[in-house]
Amino acid sequence: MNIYNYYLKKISNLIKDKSKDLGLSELNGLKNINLETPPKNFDYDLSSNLCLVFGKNNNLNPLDLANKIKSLLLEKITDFKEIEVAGPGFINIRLSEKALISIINEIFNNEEQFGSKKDNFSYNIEFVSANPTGPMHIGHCRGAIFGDVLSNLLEFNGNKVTREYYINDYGNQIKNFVKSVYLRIREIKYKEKFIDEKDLYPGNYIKEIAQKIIKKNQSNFKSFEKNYEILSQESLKYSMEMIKSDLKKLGISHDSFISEKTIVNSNTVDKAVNKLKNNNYVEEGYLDPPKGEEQKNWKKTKRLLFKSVLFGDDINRALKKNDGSWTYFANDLAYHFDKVSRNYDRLINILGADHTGYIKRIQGAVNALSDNKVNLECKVCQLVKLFKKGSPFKMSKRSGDFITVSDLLSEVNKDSIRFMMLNRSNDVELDFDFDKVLEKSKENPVFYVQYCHARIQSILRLINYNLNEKKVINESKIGFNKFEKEIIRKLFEWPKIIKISSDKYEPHRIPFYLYELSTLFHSYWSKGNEDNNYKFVTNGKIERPSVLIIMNLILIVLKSGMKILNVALPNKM
RNA sequence: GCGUUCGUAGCUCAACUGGAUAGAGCGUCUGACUUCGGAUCAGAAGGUUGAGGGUUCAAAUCCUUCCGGGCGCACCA
Repeated sequence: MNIYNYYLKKISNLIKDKSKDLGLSELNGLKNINLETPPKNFDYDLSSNLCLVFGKNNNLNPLDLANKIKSLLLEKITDFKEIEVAGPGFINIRLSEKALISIINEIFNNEEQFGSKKDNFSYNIEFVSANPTGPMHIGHCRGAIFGDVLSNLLEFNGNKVTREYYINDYGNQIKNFVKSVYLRIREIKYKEKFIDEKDLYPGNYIKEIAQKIIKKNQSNFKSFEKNYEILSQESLKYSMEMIKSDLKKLGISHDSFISEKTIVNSNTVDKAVNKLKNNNYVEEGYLDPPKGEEQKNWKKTKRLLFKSVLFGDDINRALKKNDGSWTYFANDLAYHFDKVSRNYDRLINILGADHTGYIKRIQGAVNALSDNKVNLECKVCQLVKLFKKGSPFKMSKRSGDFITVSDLLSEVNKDSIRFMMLNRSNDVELDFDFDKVLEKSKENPVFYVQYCHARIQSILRLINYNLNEKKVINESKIGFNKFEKEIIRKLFEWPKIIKISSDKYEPHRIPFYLYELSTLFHSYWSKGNEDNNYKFVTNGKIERPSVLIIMNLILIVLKSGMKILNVALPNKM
């Protein structure tokens, strides 16, 4: 239950009913009024700007209006126990304990569902989509976790999510990759020296793939061309196995793998381009040479272009290469045509920072291909910088000249990686500090949140508490103290955090929130060290019911939160 | 040059998407363990939110002009 929405609705309806009495003729501002938790220093549960908004719209003094509304609310909404008018015209509301208890009981009833928006949309989220030419590197890792947690979050809200991986198994990079494998095979079989040309892949993993292929196949591998089909099939297979295995270790598994090659071979490109042609989104035209660096090989030729300018792109984009074959973009466009045809409610792509410039054309393409019915949302994950002992760090180059996910996983566990990768907004660069992530202290947010959970579990063990018992408050009066009230207010915000995170596709708010919640608990707990009245356990028992209530509530939220993040929540540490 | 994104305390970042006295962690300084997990907690200091202008009752947040950093600017993928 989102109490802000709940009470906001009550208040709005009341104001609509009583607008004449209040002297309000202009109710347009209704959508601008909000209800939220007041700033820290105010000992109230709710706060609203409504008098400021309506005061302005109706040319009334907000303070006068606030006083009128105050009496109205107190009279009509029994859940409101006290109201103060503060600052320029905010109203702060304190809920009755009865109301608090009934909200809490509702949370206990909902348990893991507490906070869920109970939506019912179908999503397709494309993420990772790393080229199958080698193992995953650190850059992919952030987007992978982001996409996975966003998926979990949307599922938590009742949606159906397809996690999709687009395999770029077509084109020159793949040819070079397969050629690299071939040359390594020749190296192993015939002691031919592997010449490290610019477009080839030298990494050790290529040797491993070569070994596997040799073992499995009788061919003498004399001819590259004759063996190409089997080579490419096998190389791609091993490459994807590597990637899938890395993803699995990170706790990620995709529901759907779509191959570029299959898209190309199925004529989808022609279909998609025809669709664009019919709607006049395509033209034959010329492109200017690219700005920035000097281009030596630039030839001005007439080419088939997608009019992405119509969708806000800088220039129109080529669909065909000079040799008449389709561009990567044309294939991708076809892939998105396929996506559109699968009728999802919403499409999301998670991209790396280096693909920012690509967004407008592909969004334009989706608009054009869906007759402007489908929007593609693109979320960009900025770079990850690795640090060790405070300075930038380059990891082993065992697998090529990049830092791989397996390297990372050999030093840091999956839970820490996941939490840390999300502990920052996706559009900000992220410093990933090895020392911090391995530390068992407050500096390591994963640990801090896990510790909060372990501590609660430990207390419950101490009193032999039965966690499976149905929780419900039967008392009509509990008498929450100020620490507990603060925690309860924080807990009430959980549905709101979920809402914002999922509406804006910003899952990083969840780790932040969990950390803050943990802080409140640790703080409350420690109060018992200086003041016996605040001790949780006396003589092996918890005597204040409020303490048990708080701990159970925190457990509910920690569990759903960490489940969304897919990070472990140990009972003991 | 164009596009995009970011700029908040000494450092790393939040700020409920326009609200009240801009908050955390680290670092610095001071304090708290004979009993519930001190792997923690309490307190202090630290800010012209890069700069200027504008919109608004209200701006870190929106608009605008600069300044600075990242990323991108192929017929690659």
